[in-house]
Amino acid sequence: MRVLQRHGPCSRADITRKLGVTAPTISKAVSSLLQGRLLEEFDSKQDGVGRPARQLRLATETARVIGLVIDARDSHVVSAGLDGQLDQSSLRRFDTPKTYRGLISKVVKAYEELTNGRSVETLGLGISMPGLIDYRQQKGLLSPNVAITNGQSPASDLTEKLGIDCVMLQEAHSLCLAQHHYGNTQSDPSRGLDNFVMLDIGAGLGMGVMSGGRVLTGHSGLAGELGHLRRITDGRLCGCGNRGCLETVACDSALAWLVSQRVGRPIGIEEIVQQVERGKLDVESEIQQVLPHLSFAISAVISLYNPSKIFICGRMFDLSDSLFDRLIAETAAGTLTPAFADCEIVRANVSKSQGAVAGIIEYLTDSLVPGVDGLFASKADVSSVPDKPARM
Amino acid sequence: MRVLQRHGPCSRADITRKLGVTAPTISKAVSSLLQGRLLEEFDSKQDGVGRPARQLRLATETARVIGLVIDARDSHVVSAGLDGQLDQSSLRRFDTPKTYRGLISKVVKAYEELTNGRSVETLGLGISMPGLIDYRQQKGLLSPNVAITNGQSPASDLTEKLGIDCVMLQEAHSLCLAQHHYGNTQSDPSRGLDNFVMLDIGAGLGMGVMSGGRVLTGHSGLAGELGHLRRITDGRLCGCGNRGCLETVACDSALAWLVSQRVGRPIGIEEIVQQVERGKLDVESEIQQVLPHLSFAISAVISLYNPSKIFICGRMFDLSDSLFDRLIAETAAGTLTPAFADCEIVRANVSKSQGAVAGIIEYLTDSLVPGVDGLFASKADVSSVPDKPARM
DNA sequence: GATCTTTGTAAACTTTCTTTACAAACTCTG
DNA sequence: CAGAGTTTGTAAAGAAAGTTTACAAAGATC
Repeated sequence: MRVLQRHGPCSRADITRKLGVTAPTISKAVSSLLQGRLLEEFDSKQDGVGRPARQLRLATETARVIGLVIDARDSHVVSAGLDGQLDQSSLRRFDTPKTYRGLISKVVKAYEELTNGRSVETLGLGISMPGLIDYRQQKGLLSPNVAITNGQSPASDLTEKLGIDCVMLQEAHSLCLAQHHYGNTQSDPSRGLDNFVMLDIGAGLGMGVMSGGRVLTGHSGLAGELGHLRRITDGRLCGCGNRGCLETVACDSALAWLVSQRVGRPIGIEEIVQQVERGKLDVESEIQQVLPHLSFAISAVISLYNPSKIFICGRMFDLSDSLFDRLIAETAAGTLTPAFADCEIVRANVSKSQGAVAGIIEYLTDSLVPGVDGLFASKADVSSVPDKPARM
Repeated sequence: MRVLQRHGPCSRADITRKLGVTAPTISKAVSSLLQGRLLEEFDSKQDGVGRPARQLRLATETARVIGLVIDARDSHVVSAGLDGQLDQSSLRRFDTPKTYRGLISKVVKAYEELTNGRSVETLGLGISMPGLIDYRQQKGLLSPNVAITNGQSPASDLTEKLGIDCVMLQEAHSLCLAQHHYGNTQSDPSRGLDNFVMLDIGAGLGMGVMSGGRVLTGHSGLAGELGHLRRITDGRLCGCGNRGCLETVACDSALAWLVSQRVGRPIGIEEIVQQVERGKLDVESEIQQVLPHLSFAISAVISLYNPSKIFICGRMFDLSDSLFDRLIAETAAGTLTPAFADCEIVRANVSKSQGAVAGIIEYLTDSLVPGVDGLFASKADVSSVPDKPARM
């Protein structure tokens, strides 16, 4: 599965070469995965000497998964193959309901729309949502922007209603997984990177950390809350209840807030980008306020996680071509040199939908391997094994 | 091995119960470990019905390891059993030499002193040293306080000279490992904790992060450099070359520096503690300067790593009984609530020597398991396996 | 001293992967 | 266009590692 995820469709013989295990073993594993509808065979006439290979790929015709993205304003549901390829025609977008029950029933309805017509099996649903999520209890804890999920567990509720596996991911973590699996172009070596950081500087300052091939979750899944580092003494009130969090000064919304203050009316980042593109607005002074904070954030990330790459999601870089380079230059100046030299900083190009889908696929794949429990596998632990009756 | 590390000496039958694998399997594994001098048998008359068990423990009579701690002023070498128990009588302390060659030859001499007399086998040597260490290249990168190791690899050099396995660890990482293996008292449940952070606020602000049972290293081993977050605009010059790093304002030395400024002469933390104990000095005003920065540091750690426990090493808490509690109270006020509630903050009680020893033992133990490579095992990676010739 | 309980090991069986062997399916070439 | 050459995929036998079963060893209990 991992080989196919990373290298795309290939034959049994290709997997044998990549993995270093022998052909009969692969053959048996593949046949059970074919039976489990996780893989499918297809023909492709590619010339070459010898017997032509039967190509294998992650199931897209015989099985699918669904991604659910919950956001402040609207949410959406989209179907995808196990290769993570989204089917844009299946996209169902709706305003995020005002109640949790409303949300669940909306999702159930959308799910039925997507699946009823089709005969393919749906294997699971991945959920990307903002805020703090307790992974141990699988429960939303605190989400300033989507308060209806606080204390709720959409994953378990949907598992019950839909009868399929559902997993819940913090949105930045989901982006992180998406980058890991589907990042950049087919040939980009960054796919499968083991130490990188995903920064989402959109509505807030979200971060996902891939460290040693695993998403960093911490004890309960609350790790990576870069946005809630205290930055400004007695600054603006943050959704978390404290004041002056980095999130209040170093993201798209922080920029938008500053601009709103000046123009005297609420204005979103989208509108700002459009106005600036048309030359109707100049936000240089606000950028100069936000940039140092953003640079601090990146600098902190480099010192703390020593990633080989940082991916940044943010609309504000569409304001000017040079903005991204300015940010990097400013970061370089105040960052631990060896760690900065180790790190490449680029813009991200994955979506939360891909993340939600990547989450459920990762879950399904992990659950194939006995001993690896849960979405973000943790090292097998001696003390976690309860005393078993002796067998002698 | 892991069971013995975590639960202390026990019989084969005990391991069978703890691990859930059957007795013959354990029996075979143990006999090969006995042969490899990693375990040893001993008798202990504990009554109870049935045949008495032959107790097993990590080798201390038949094999030993050595820990080397390199510090700014002095360094030391100490011998220990594979259970991590240090032999204080074997401690050899010396001033850290002014040259790298001097250091190596000092260590070689001390090693020979420790081993020549004894007949037991020495299995390896662990090194704890400050500064930035590149784990991929196994090389010291930048150590403001022990500049002689910059660009050098004591681990490979000592491996060559001594003919035994040597590993190099950043000192905070070593403390982290020590806490993991030997933390607190025998019965303390924190031993074997999987998500915790070790903060060393002594000479600098060092941090080791245990996440999911592994030490967080990042891409090259430079992760966890909390001390080099920029904190003060145009602050004091830090050893890393930048200005106003957190390390310059939030550790024992920062406090000592502030006091030195006031009293008009250089004064170290040791002397300060002594003077304060005797009532000859009052450093409340300096504490008030340092505390908010320290509180920021802990707050950041909680938000970023979501540990279940934070261990703090620092001499300054000996200044007053209430200082530690004040720090925690101040931290509580400005930290993400759910993550703070998740986290217990305590003082550490492990030493760098234990860390160095824990490092080499971890290395030796890991190298028993095929497929796990290196000190801080990273997830097996598909793409890291080079294409092998097909075997069909 | 016979019985009971627990420990540790030997022998046979099971599972899983590997090695070996071979049939299938295509290209290449004389 | 038939045979040689290549590569693919699977079947069958062999090796490694664990499990089940059986049993001897060593002491406590009655």
